[in-house]
Amino acid sequence: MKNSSMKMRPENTELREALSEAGLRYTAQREAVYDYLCSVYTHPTAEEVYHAVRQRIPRISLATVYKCLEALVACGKATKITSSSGPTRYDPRTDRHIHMHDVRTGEVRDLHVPPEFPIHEQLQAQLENLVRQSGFRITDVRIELMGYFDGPGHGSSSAS
Amino acid sequence: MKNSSMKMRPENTELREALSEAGLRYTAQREAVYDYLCSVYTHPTAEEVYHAVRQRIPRISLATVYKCLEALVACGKATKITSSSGPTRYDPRTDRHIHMHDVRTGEVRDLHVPPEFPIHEQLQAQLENLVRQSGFRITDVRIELMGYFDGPGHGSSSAS
DNA sequence: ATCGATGCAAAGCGTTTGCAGGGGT
DNA sequence: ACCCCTGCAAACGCTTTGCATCGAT
Repeated sequence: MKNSSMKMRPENTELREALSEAGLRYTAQREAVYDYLCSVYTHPTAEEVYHAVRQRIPRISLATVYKCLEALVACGKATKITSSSGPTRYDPRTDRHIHMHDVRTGEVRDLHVPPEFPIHEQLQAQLENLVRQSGFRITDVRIELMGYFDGPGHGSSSAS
Repeated sequence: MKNSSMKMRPENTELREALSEAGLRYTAQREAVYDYLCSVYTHPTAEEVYHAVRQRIPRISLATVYKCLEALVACGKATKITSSSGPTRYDPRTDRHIHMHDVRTGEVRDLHVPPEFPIHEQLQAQLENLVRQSGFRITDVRIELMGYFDGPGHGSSSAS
């Protein structure tokens, strides 16, 4: 969206290796989808990725975008974000972190939490005993914040 | 599913009033959908509600079930549960609580947390300062646990 | 009596699939 | 050379909608 020279990592070797380890191939489409995902702070929908990546690969199809995103999830380079309304969004981060969902726009952003603040670990530790009584084994803890952004430039009305 | 005399509340006056306050009417279909929702600990999908409620109201349609569930959400008597795979599930609880998602089956159950353990409030308090820096106003905090139930009768393999 | 809710069928949306041809290994 | 991936179109599952009739207020 901003400019055309968006290389996120020193190289895309990381992606290449992740795909390879999962038995998947490295293709221009997958690279472009991944690069775009990493280049935006919003967590785009498949449709948004499609429109953006078409500037780099004009002949790419929406189906391929879906398949690429699925491949990224499969090789551990992306995760899905779902909410009660609107299509699935995709996130290039796979570590535990917190999402802020704007309930008005559907927009999702990451909350930056200082590393010395291990919220997910604390929470999981607090809950382990309770869930064990339910015969449940935790593999992931998700924290999602619903609300709205009201800083300058985010609301719908700026002047009164 | 278990037996036919499933009255959850002393009366369904609560539901009647909630619908009324939202400008919605009290109908046999809405009552049946709500009663069924309350009678099961799993959080059923619209399809599951449909099949169950047909025993009480054989002529009900799936579209009406969806509309009833939407009406329950609108009047504050139910919430939606979404996950990255599978259809939306419905929950008759509207207070903050924690869901355990079985990643193998899609099943969702509530985690029982002692009332003297205000997890959501603690968490929200911890996060308020961080989100304010992002220009975000929290209206809801959701905690979802992913994992699997492995108690007797849930796992796939019991003997080694 | 009024106006919203139901039931049916058909459409809608986001996503997945089948297949012939192209590209990565 | 092999087999996976792409691109196209068609199918898919879940959910919503349009409309005539029914029923709650």
